[in-house]
Amino acid sequence: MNTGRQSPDRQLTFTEQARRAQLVDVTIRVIAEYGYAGCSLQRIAEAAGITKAAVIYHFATKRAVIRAAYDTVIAGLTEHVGALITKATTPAGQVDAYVRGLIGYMGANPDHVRVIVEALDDDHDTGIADRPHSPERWRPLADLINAAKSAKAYRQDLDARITAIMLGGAIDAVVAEFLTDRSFDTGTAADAVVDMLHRTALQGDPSMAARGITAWDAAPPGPAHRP
Amino acid sequence: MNTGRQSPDRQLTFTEQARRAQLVDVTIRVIAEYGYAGCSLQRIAEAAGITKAAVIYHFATKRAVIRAAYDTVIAGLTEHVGALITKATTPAGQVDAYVRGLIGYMGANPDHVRVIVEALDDDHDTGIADRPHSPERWRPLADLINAAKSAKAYRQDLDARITAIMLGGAIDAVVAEFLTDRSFDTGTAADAVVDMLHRTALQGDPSMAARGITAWDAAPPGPAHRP
DNA sequence: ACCCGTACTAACCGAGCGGTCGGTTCACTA
DNA sequence: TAGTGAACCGACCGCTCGGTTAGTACGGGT
Repeated sequence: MNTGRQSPDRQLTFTEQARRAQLVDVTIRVIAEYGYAGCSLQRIAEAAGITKAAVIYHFATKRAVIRAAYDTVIAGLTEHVGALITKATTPAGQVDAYVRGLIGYMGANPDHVRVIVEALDDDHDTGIADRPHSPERWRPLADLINAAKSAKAYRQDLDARITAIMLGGAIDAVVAEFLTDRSFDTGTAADAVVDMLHRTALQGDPSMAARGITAWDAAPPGPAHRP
Repeated sequence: MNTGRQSPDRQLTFTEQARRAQLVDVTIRVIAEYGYAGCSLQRIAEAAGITKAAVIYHFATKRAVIRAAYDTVIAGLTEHVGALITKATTPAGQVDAYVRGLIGYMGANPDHVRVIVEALDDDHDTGIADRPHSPERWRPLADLINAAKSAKAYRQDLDARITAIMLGGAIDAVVAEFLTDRSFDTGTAADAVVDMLHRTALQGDPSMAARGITAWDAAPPGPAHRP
């Protein structure tokens, strides 16, 4: 009778697809406005213009709704950042892309931010089981930094883990600032973060970094023309 | 009959002082363990070994209990950091002190951390009214940075606000990391943050900063001996 | 004409919430 | 010894929570 998934492989009705998408959408907005704690079935329901029971009809449980919303947000984020990283041509350029990608995505999707950050320290009841707890959260960034170290772009005595943590924190802070002050320019902030990264991690003439020029851009080892 | 404040100027019984202190104490621990959302009167009461009604007898409302706990934490933090800053002899040294002070305090009082950070984005019902929302949160740090700029210790093209935000974020991240991984060395992390700050903000030979030597330490303009 | 699955609603359930209330214990004082 | 107020308990109130259940409107297939 009710829902979501009694047989896990049944395919979804057109209506059901639409409702699920709508519910995921409003849930993201509700979390953005009231936080996880204030995100009740009641509020989700009336934001969608239906009843609590109707929400439970489409998702077996409240946890499932939130879970779906969270997954949607994470998928969008990873896709955005992943695409930017793929486009980068050097290891250090990938780190830059990661930084700009994260800040850029958050700036473009403010509603998604709270869904992510508040999920990080919610042990209560959100139902998000496999969220990265802190030790793993900046692991991908640390990996990129290590790659840049191996490529001799970064100082060899740089601690990748700590650098990733600091950099990640700076990104979070920039995003948080934007959330409470929408006039905050995330573009120049991203530039500042990248600049700080360059000054901290790059080896060689730091004045180049100050001018926003990376060593590779100045002297790429391969064929040299770019449009 | 019941309390907290029916006349705002009445003085507290010995018992009342003790109970209030105990309740503030357990509330901090409850918040640290369950978060604000999981911090109910019931849990506070049984953590203190008394009844809900007894808690309300000493504090008029749940908000008041949490408020008292929050104020206590903030007072401890500001006192600790303030003392360190006062001891610093140069503007740039004060910024360093601020960074090390925050990280040091958090590392020494893990239970207090969550009380602070979770208060920042809790619009629900915590009852903390005058908590600094983000635009103001790193203002004191930005002021210190501006002072260091005026003292010509920092680059003149440094953006104090953005730098403060990034630095603050890095501090937050270091603390958060320590919270989920108690083996994380906040000491070396603090060194790394200060090093990043020096490389980013200091003008002059950055290799000095790399060796942990600030320009003032190397050549203070005043009388030169220190014990 | 009948039925059946889809998509919902209104009403309800038990648990936990913040807070109130009447009453009890007990040290101290008049 | 009687009275008083501080300090506390147990029971209760109204409310919201996530979730359940019985029932219904309706479009399409037989």
